[in-house]
Amino acid sequence: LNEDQEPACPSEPCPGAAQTFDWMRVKRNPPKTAKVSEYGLLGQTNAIRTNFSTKQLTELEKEFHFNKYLTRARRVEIAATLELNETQVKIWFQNRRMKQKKREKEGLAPAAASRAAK
Amino acid sequence: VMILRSRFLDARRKRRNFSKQATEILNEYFYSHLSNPYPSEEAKEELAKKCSITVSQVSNWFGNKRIRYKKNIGKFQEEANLYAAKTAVTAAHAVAAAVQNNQTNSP
DNA sequence: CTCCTATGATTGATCGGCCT
DNA sequence: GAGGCCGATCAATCATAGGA
Repeated sequence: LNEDQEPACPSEPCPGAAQTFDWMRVKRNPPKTAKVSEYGLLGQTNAIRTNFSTKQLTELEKEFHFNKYLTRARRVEIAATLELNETQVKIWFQNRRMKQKKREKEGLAPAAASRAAK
Repeated sequence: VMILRSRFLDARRKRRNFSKQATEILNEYFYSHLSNPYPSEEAKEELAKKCSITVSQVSNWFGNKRIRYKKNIGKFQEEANLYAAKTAVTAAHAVAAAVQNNQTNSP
């Protein structure tokens, strides 16, 4: 096979010539979920991950136990109470559901695995 | 900021490195699919079985590997060449199969 | 033992696809 | 046509394991 690459490999098989594939160029857009309207610090577009406080996480966790899914009204309420935007609350629940799902899955696999191993 | 970094002793994060053999298998797959190192769910399950780890751990491994690889490609060059040579045959077969399949299907 | 790098896991947030 | 959810992934970070 012939592939046009730049590496100047005089006379060597040189199988894995490093090449930059598309997946290596992938760049995610910076988080838009931010509260810009605070002080006069605009321009400082929050391009960072929000760190939820223990209190916020506790409340979210408590709410999740009550309801796995949020209604618009509840979301607004929680967002206001915890000083987060609705998007952050929404995303938190989404991630939380996935996390739960993952845990349930991992919690059952071992059982099946042990039976199969036996 | 004494900040609430209090992830109070996450007992969960009692990490343990994978066996040398498991890492070997994962790396072989990674470098033999360097053009698209995204194993399917089935492939992950197979790798998980071979490595004696969970599918999630396989996902974590690939996630970390991809990010860290592209962050500093040069740092992995040596490793890349090592595994590339080792899996050259497999890669060739894949390409051959792809080419053949491509020729077979040409309406 | 100390220091530093490698590495597995966690998680807020993004991307693409699908559905209502 | 906007908005929510899912599944996968990203990207930054945490905390530990392992080597010099």
